[in-house]
Amino acid sequence: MMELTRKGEYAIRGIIYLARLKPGSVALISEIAESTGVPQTFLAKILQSFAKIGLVNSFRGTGGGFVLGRPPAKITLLEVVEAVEGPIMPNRCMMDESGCEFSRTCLVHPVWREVQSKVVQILGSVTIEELSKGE
Amino acid sequence: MMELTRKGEYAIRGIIYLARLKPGSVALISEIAESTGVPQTFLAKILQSFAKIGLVNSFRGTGGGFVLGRPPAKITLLEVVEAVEGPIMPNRCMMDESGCEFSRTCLVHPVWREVQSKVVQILGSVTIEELSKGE
DNA sequence: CTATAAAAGACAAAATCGGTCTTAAAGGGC
DNA sequence: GCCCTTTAAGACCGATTTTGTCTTTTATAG
Repeated sequence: MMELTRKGEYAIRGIIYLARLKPGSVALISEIAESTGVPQTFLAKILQSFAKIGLVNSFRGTGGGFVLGRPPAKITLLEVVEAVEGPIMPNRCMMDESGCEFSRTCLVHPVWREVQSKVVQILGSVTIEELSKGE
Repeated sequence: MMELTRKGEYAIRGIIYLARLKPGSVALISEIAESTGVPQTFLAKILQSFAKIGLVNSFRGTGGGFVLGRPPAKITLLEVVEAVEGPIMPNRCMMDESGCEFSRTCLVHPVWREVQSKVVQILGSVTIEELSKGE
């Protein structure tokens, strides 16, 4: 239960790779894919979606490629994970109050809320900079 | 991300229903399914799997049905969830050390461990008895 | 204008989810 | 021993999600 998908795994690898780039340099998708062992076209999709939300910047044409959209110290693991997997949401009916007719009386509800907030807290307190420090 | 499936949702509803039974009484699968709003044959599968691991007891034939296998105070939400959804495992490579070649150097690993242990702690500290108290 | 590189979108195999249906087996009442 | 009830087991199945691939387009540098 609660498993990260490949997409999430790949996204993290890709972002960490970008965080380790020498300042000022740009990475080709082919280069990132090969280094991280991720299927190139799949990773391209992921990074394209990141470009849309400003998590990375991309440049086309000769000399193009990807760079982080912000300093890695300003990107949390939570952001990356939620960008690909959607919000941390252990129970469906937590999203819309209207969705679950039991939400007021259901005693399981507060437990899921606690799980959600703990996970958000943990992932939100880890920056990509920290994750990119090791070799 | 991290969503409980229907199966997990249904399992919890079923177990809570059983916990609310008058002591000594037995519930038919048809009765549980109707009261909880769960497809009967699907719920039957879930409770059958619970019977195998002793979480519930089942009796066939006239007067048969389901009862909890232990007092509800001795059953945790964690047990129920893991019984249907598998172990709390945010990252695949956490299961077998051999599975992930990066497990020693990967800095993301300890974060997932922390998430896992927090979730286990939260769900493990909630009993079915507590959850069945409300109306 | 050409070579390069990302963007966009259609397509699809495989796995998982969310069940159904049928047949078997066990137990109670007569 | 023979029904009737009720769970057990397993085959099956459609929809959705996952995990990609392939092709075409667009932007850019030189």
